[in-house]
Amino acid sequence: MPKSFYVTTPIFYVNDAPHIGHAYTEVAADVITRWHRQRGDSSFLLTGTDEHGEKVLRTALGNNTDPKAWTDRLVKDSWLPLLETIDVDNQDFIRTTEERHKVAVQKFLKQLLDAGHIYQGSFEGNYCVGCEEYKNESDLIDGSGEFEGQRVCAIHSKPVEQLNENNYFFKLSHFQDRLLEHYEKNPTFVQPESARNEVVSFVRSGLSDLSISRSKERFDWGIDIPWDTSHITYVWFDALLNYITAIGYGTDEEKLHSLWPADVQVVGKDILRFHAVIWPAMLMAAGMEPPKQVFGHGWLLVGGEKMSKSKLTGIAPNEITDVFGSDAFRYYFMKAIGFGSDGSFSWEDLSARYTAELANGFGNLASRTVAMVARYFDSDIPQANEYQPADKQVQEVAAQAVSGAEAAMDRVAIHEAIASTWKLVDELNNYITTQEPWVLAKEESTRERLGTVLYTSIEGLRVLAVLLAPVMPKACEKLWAAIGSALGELSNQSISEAGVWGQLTAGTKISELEALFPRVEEK
RNA sequence: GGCGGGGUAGCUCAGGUGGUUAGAGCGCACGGCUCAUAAUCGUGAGGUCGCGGGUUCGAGCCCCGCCCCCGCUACCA
Repeated sequence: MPKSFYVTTPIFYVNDAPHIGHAYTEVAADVITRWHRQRGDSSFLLTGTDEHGEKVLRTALGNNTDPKAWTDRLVKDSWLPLLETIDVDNQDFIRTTEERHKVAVQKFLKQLLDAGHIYQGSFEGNYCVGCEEYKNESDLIDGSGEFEGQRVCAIHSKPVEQLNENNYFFKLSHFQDRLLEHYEKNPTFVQPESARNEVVSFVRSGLSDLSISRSKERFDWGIDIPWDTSHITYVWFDALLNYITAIGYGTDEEKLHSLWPADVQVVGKDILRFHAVIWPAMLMAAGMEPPKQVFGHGWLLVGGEKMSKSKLTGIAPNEITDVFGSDAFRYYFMKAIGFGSDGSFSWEDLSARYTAELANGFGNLASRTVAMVARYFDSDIPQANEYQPADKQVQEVAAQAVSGAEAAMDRVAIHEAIASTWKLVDELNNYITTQEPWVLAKEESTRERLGTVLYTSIEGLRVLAVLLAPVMPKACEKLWAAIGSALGELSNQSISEAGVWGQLTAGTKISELEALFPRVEEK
């Protein structure tokens, strides 16, 4: 079984409703996965939900329900619908509460225990009784009044207690050197470069062992430690394992090897450390390969600030898709933001790009081309005759658009891939204006030339439909249905071959095309 | 404080190893065209490249100092 290109998203913590930040991650991973599939490889996208942990438990109880019912409802009402909203084509969806996950996590834990990577120790932390949880040093502030001189919980302003808990620890510290060596030997393991720097400097500063269990005395919403059922597994340890429990770890070695190691694990930069430090160390401990790449994308900024619910800048994805559609959502976030950088979102920018680039650029190009073939050739794809320099230039730009996009995607530079493709959109609009097919149509003597010009234009559209399919699947399917269905399914058109000129056959009927990106009236 | 990223046209951003008049898209102004979603094409205006020094024949790119913004500095997920 040949290895598939395996892409993952983080599994989303189900405490909240999805916002465009979650959707952004999903779309990026989906575009990467679809791209590799369109290129002719087999590819696999995994996403899912992270459902254990104290916060989920507490939220559920706060809503007068139990955690299972609570997460069931959120998954069904919020998270699965999100994938529909933004048109994500995932091959699997894992929930950490599923039996297949629990069983595999326990197997993994046992494997690490047997290999000597887990030991029992005591965890000492600053426990806030008010919050009912351990606090980081950074969550504490200097006390005042009766607590002058003490460190207190920032929320409750009361001193925290030093509590000891007997926990199981993962010997993370033992992997410090191997991790550094791995970063050294695999410069693109963590991307972008800035993320890599942070990770390397973090590991260089020294790693402590990781407490990977929690006593049930505190809460019990999690996966039992297999050899000690008075403890459950620390949520992150459980969550990270989804990337292999979903694909057969412990149950289906063949499937596991057909996918692992993952090719790209897309994560937000806030959870980079878990994925670029703890996760590979866990895998090393189990004798498995780390993923080939962990890519940390940036924040979406609204009004110059990181989006947040409390500041009312959290935007639900369907607020955007209801107006502009899923393709525009996908296009906008992939094109307007350098993948890996932070990016500012604004309705004005979205609207402007939709109008200028999608409606007036790509959409109108498709309209004018299809309309002229219909009008001047009764919807038969015309014969191309002798190619002139202008026609050859279109062919060249098309080939460059393909190779440029492929090179960019190999670096996971999604925005550059789209920019490379867009050169063909601009070239074609320019070409049509310059060649003036409407003038050629007036004289019978220039009819052959007219055919060549329109053939060239529609072939260009064919290339665009293939190249843009991973980003805008719906619009490209529509376009393909109008101009390319005689060549077979759009999904079978390989990106690598897309730049080969002359695939559409003269005489083939094309069909009507509704506006791909209808104008959105000003609100 | 330490480490990392960034401060370039009104806006969003490009600008390998320093080299002719600093670029793109959008927006704006003017002109052309009419196939098309009042779409398209062309031309133009617009910048002391955060501030101050320095190296160099020559610096947005190198060095020093300073100012501002952002991220990381671990076990809430």
